[in-house]
Parts: sequence; structure tokens; C-alpha cells
Amino acid sequence: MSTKPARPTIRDVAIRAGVSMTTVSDVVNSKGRVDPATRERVLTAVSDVGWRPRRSARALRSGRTGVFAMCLPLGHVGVGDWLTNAEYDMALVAACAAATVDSDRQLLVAPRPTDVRDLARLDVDGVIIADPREGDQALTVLNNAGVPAVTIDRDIQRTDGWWVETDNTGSTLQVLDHLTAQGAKRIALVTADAPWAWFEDTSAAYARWCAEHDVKPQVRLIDVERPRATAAAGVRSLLRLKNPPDAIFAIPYGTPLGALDAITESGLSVPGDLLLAGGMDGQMLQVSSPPITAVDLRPIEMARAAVDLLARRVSGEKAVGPVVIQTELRVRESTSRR
Amino acid sequence: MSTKPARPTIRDVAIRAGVSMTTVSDVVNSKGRVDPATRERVLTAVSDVGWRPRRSARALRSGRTGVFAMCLPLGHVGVGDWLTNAEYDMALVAACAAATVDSDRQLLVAPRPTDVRDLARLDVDGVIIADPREGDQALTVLNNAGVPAVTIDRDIQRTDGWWVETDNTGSTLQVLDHLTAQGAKRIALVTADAPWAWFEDTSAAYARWCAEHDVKPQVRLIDVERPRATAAAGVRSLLRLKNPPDAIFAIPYGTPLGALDAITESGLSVPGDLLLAGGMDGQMLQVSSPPITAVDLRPIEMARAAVDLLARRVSGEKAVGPVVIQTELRVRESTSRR
DNA sequence: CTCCTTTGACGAAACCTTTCGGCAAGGCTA
DNA sequence: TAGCCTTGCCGAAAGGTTTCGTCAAAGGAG
Repeated sequence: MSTKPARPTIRDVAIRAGVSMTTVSDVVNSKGRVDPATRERVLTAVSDVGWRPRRSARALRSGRTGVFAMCLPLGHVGVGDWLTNAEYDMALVAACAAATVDSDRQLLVAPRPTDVRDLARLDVDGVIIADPREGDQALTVLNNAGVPAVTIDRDIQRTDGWWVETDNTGSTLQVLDHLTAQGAKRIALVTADAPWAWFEDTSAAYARWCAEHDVKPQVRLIDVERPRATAAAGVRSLLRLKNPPDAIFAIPYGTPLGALDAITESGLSVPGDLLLAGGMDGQMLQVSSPPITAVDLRPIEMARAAVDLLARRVSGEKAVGPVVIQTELRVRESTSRR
Repeated sequence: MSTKPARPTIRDVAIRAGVSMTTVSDVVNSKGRVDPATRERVLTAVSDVGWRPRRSARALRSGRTGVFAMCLPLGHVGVGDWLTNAEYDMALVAACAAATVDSDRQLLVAPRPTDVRDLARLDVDGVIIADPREGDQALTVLNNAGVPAVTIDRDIQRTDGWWVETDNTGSTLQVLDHLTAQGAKRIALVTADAPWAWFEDTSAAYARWCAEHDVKPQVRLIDVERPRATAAAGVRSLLRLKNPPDAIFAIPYGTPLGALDAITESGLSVPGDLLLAGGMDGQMLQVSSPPITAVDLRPIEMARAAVDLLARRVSGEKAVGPVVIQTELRVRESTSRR
């Protein structure tokens, strides 16, 4: 006549182990003082009974939910271009999910909060923001509400040290040096002037490198909403110069293909007449003809580092400055002159 | 000397509105009976005070967490090929997130549970499983634990009606008819024999169509781990036949490009000598040369439908059979013979 | 005028875990 | 032996919401 097939609680464990609920709690949370023998007894009781603490009860009492939220720039769901960075974003999400689970937390994906009400609904311990825009609205909201946040890529207006970024300067120099080593003399840059650290750092590094190497900088800006078409237009204008570039470094995803369009159109070839490199690797660059050399931004490493950093921030540690991830250059046919 | 900058609770709302906490709760949950005037008073009190119910407290009492989990096939994070369907998966995640938020829930992304312990950690109201494998382990675990689940795409061993699927048969026929209309006489199929409904349905529809149209079926199977390379090999073997096909329908993502490789290699052209269509649309098919006609599997619609279905299952409704989403054929240059 | 039903609202218990202060027993010091 | 500290454990309160049963007042029927 037993009417208790219900999910076990900490009380069941306590009874089974012959201790108090407090002691069980202390054991599973590694708090307080408890005799090793007792600890052992409790742990076996836990697994015998098959108990898992309710996240909600724990959260209610402790004030910590054990949940991180990840805010992606999902604004354009459904609109044509919005998947341009799908690969990168998906890698971020997947890796964040894996990392949060490893730390016994959960990862929530959410549209970016623009308003305190959205935020309150979130009810999480911390937030990871991918690709923050300059002075990101969401970030302000979170700061005001006292919700710990870290960003993946740096918000250029921020200086608090709570973010993860790639070594944009280093990767730019690496690309420029590589192109030079392959014989390029006049390297042009295709980028955007959107307020993202990625673009700013790259442009700055390029300018400095040009100055140091006594090369005349040639830059073309594209419209991030239509990367391929506007990149093609930009490169066309470069090719019409009296002294056209012999190599192109195209940053935003999609622009290397636009560059390739323009070059092919002009009857020139890659890598024969021009070298071509991309700033963000992805399938499309791997399968184009020729395959295009590009910078691997290491999204998986970025994500893991971000989760780690957020965990530290949530637990009250002081900021130690941003985490910098080294990128890797994937050399392919488009820059292999022989 | 006010020491209460704390987050407001339902009690604060109750006091402000001059009613009991019970009444506030009834109002916000549309339960019980409450006078329209009172309801109004409570609602303004809620927004005056700026109160949002704690998810954890609500969950603790009601037993419902307001969270759905989404399990993706994230097994291969980090391994080379794993991002093949990144675009599709990302669209699923994004759309699921949007849809759950719309229904005032949250979406959690998680690795697929393989074991009851993983599952207990989940602590969610329901689970969405994308791309279930035949007799998916996770599904068994969930069923045994009594956790409501729906799948995106059908688990071919299941018959309970709780899933969302695309009209694979319809889309196959649409492609075959389209190719025929463009002049194809001998259409070959490149697919995989992995135990997924997508492949099974397509193969079956193809076989039936061939029988009805008195066409000799020609099928090549690929290795899903290396779609492009094995598809190229398969198509090479087709082209060596004494009576080679004049059109190819390549299903898994990546295979149309492999087919294109093999065709180009043989000195033939698309769409001049052969027509080519893909079973799953994506950027790589849009930007290849020529752009390749493909089936848009409507991930966004699938996701929204899945969330909707799960909500119904969670609230105890009876299954009404699977939800079928109509696909759309994106016609491009690769099948445009003129 | 009485009795019954409906309406509108409420008090208190329950949900499950963590936290806080306390307490008994044993060991050590002087 | 007295006093103090450490160890190991526990009781009870607290955290915010929903649920259950109750109840007074108003309305309707006879």
C-alpha cells in the first residue's frame, strides 16, 4: 500500500544515511565539516536513493540558479542574410553548452535583452554576450541590474576586463607577413567600419604595418548587410587603379568570395595574379575554388574561456583583464604561389 | 533609513494593491475567480512595483520549471566535419529560442542525455530532440523517466505522433518532377543509408517514382562522415556507366558539391550536360558555381512547430499525429536548362 | 424571511533545499 | 582539574510562490 513513487528528496537520503539533512547538504556541497566516514555513507545513500537536488529549491534558498544565459545577435531571424556567421555562432553555442554542463550548470539561449523586463525574466546567474556592439544596450541593462556578464569579443567602449577576445592584431600581422612571404608587395584591405573591435583592431594593425613597411595602405569598406556584393564592388575599384594591389585581405565573412567574384570577372586569377586571404574561416572558404586561406578565430576556445571567465566573475573574483585567444592561420591554395 | 533595495516579491504587490498574495497569484496566472476591477488594480500594482515572479519559487511550488531543453547532436564538437549542418542547426536553435521565449519559457541547450543521471540534472518540463537516431537512446531514457519529449524529424521506430517532420516524400517528388520538366530522362540519387527518416523516405519515394515513370533507378550511397569525397566517388562511378544519368539529386549536405567536383573533373558541365539538385539548402549551395537548386527544409518553421507541439504535450493533450511542414524548392542555375 | 448557490477573496500549508547559530563530546593546555 | 578550542553534527528558519480548503457577503428562489 505504499503510495510513494515520488522523486526522492534530501530527506530520504538523510534517513537512509542516518544523518540530518544539513549533513547531506554539506556533503554534496563540500561545505562545513564532516567526518570522512560519514561523507562516504552519505554519498552511497545518495546514489542508492537516486537523489538529485531540485535546481529550483536550491535556487530559491541560495539565490543562485546555476544557469548561464547566452545572448546571440538573433535579431534577424528569418531575414535573408542573418545566417552569415551561423557556423561561428553555432560553434560558440555548442562549446558554451558543453562547458557550462561540465561545470554543472545549464546554458540558456536567449534573444538579447533590450529592456529590464526581459532581463528580469531571465533569472540567471550570469550572461554571456556574443559580438557586443559598441556600448551595447544589453550590457548597460545588465550592469544596471547587477547581473554579471562577460562578452565574447571586446566591447570597444569597455575597460572592465571582463571579456574574451582574439588576438586581432597578431593575426593581422601574421596574415600580412604570410602574404609578403608569398611575394606580395601591395596588400589591400577589405573591411567594414562597423563599431566592432575586430574591425578596429585589424584596421589599426594594418595601418601600422603599412607605415612600418613603407607600403601605401589601400582600404575598401563594405556594407555588413551585403558583404559579398559590396566587397566585389570595392575590389573592382581597386583593380581599376593605375597601380592595383597584388594581394587582398578581406575581413568580414563573405567578402573573400566577393573579392574572388571581382577578380575572376576581370579575367585575373587567384593565386596566379593576386593572392587572397580571409579574416574569418568557414566552410564557404574551404570549398570555394580555389580554397581560400583564412584566419581561424577559434570559436570553441573562445567559448570555453568565456564560460570560465563568467564563472569566476559570478563567484566574486576580481577582474584580471581580458583573456586573449591566439588565432591560427589556415593556409590554402589562394595564397600558395609556386 | 530604508534598507530595502531588494527585488520585490509578490507580497509587495499584494500590499500595494490591497489584496492577498493569493489574489495576486490568481491574477497573474489567470486562475480562480477575481473581479475585473480587482484584476486591474493588481496588474497596475505589478507594473508599479516592477515585480516579476521568481522562476525558482514558482517552479518549486508548482513542479513546472518553465524550461524546455533542446538536445542537439553535439557529439563531435571539435572534430573536423561536425559543422556540416551548422546552418540548419543554428536556425533550429535560434527559432526554438524565439518560440520558447514567446511562450514565456526558456530554452536550454544541452548535450543529449544518455543516462538517467544526466537527465535528472536537466530538471526541465520537456525536451526537444533534433535529428533523432533510430531508436534513439535519449528518447528511451526520457520516456522511462516520464519526461515529455518531441523530436524534430521522425524517429523511424516511433509511432506515438509526437514529432515534427518535413514532407520528405512530397519534396522528393517535387524535385524529380522539376528535373523531368527541365528535360532530364535518367535521374540518379545520391544518398546515405543512415537510419534517418529523411533518407528512408527519400529513397522510398525515389524508388516508387522510378517505377511509376518506368525509369531505371540508380542510387549511390555515401559515407555521412565524408559526404563530399564519397559523393564525388559515387558520381564518378555513375558517369562511367554506359548509359550515365543526365541529372543527379544529391541529398545529404555537402554531396552536391562532391557531385559537382566529379562532373567538372570529367570535363562535363552543369547544367549543360547534367542537371544537379541538392536535398538540403544552405549557403554553400547558394555560392557555388553554378548555384545549385536545393530543397529548403524550413528549419525555422520546424522549430516553431516543435515548441508548440511540446507545449501541448506538456500540458497533457493527446497526440494528434505528427506535424508535417511543407518544404520549398529553391530553383537555381544548376537545373535551369535553356 | 429562510435557505441555498454563487461570487470574490483569503489564510496557511506545502514545495525542497541551504544557512545560521548552537551544542555536545573530546582533546589539549596550564 | 578547570578552562578553552576544535570537531562533527544538527534543529529550525528562511526563501517566494502556488494550492487547497474555507469563508463572508451578496444574490436568487421559494
